[in-house]
Amino acid sequence: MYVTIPSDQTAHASHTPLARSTSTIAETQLKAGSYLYFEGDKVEWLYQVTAGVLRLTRLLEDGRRQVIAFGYPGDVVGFPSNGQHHTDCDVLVDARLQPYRRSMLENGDGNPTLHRELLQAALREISAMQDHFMMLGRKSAIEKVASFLCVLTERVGQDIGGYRQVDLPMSRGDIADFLGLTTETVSRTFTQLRKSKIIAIDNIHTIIMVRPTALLALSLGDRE
Amino acid sequence: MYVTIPSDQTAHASHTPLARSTSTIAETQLKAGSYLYFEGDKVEWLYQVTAGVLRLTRLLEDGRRQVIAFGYPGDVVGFPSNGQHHTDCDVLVDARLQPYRRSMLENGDGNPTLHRELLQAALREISAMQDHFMMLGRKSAIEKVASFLCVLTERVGQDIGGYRQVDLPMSRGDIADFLGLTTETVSRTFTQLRKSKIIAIDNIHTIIMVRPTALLALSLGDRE
DNA sequence: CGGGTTCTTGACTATCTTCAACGAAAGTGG
DNA sequence: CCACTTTCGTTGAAGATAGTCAAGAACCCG
Repeated sequence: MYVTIPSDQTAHASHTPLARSTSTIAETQLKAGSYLYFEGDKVEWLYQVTAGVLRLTRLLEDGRRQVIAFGYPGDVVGFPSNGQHHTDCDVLVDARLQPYRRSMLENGDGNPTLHRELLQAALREISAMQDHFMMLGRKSAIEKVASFLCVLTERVGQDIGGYRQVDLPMSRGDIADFLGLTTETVSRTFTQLRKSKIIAIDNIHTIIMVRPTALLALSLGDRE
Repeated sequence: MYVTIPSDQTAHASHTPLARSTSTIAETQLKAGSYLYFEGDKVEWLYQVTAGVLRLTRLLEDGRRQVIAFGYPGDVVGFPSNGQHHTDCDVLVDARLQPYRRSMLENGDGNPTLHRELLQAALREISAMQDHFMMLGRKSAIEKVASFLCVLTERVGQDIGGYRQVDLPMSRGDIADFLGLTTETVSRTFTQLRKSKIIAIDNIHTIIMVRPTALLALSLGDRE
């Protein structure tokens, strides 16, 4: 999931497993903290997230990190390039995953519907990544954080007590590495949004949208 | 083409047309300045570049622009998402393009080899975009420009007079919008590289690599 | 040659980062 | 369950990197 602009096409991706094969492999359960694969690993499987949250990351030799995406229910992760994984992938929130053989993507393996679905997931991925380029290359810190909150709320927010709220299972550092900022800047931006009463911070990992419209405006570049 | 880190997998992509169908459509010729498609257009065709250079861009309402990629020979452009194009695409240098029906990607249309090739191109695209995230999110101006020059030289550089050189058909503004910088910063960074005798600028659009190793080191984050 | 665009350079500014300190939260072991 | 340790988040002050604004130079095209 590329948390980018609020109109993100991926926001409404299916949350139910893709077309079932007669030879469907059972769902896998994974605990938070465990790794699904590492950069350089040979790709054997793709996974569709059916519950929980994944984190896809890349590292530079000197330790700089980029969070490539968060994997939410509906997302497919593990697309190969030259047969290999190009990110690390670990579990942020206990997850259930539906595995699909790599061959299912690459030659259909006798299930054209599933083949198509996996291809469409890859194409959605490309489009979502293009949106994210704009985010990383051209948006200010506050626009980035506002966009992030808007998209995440749209996709996995819940209505509680008349307000819409969203759970952030990832750390401030993860958000920073996703948006191309530092933890300090992310933290300061949250504080700024809280002080201007656009959001409320229930606990560190739960954000309440107090003025969603204002947040949306900020995400689109309106000056505060 | 995502001009990112020098070891970019896409650097050695095929420069010859993909597997030929019996019903291959003739190559198209397009003049510099013409548009291939616009954001929102229905996707009918994918195109493999066989000569020339394309530019893929996205715009924000307020005019901010992100160059998503440059399309060099070997690259495939025009992958659909929800059946639509998600960038504009225009021609920087007179181009020859091999069109493939969208259905060739999406269901193979009786040519499994071509179907596979197009899918592999899409998967390479995803991987290359992941590299570019690191570039946009985590690299400094000089690292970005150095990486850009290294990759472009590796891919389309020529050996002339004992030195390797590369042609930059795009404007400084294009480079800036690709790297998430301003024209001024790109220009200043070129000047800085020229003054430290790492590159020479033959004319505005032709860069000579004087100390390629130093440039590579800079691209990887070594302090000057 | 002339006019418009693109590129470069300078001075100044803003934004974001860095470094540092502190407080809150979460994990660990007795 | 509590004390201890460690990690994570927030905040402040200072600094650096890249952006903005403005002017002039180089380049391109008819």
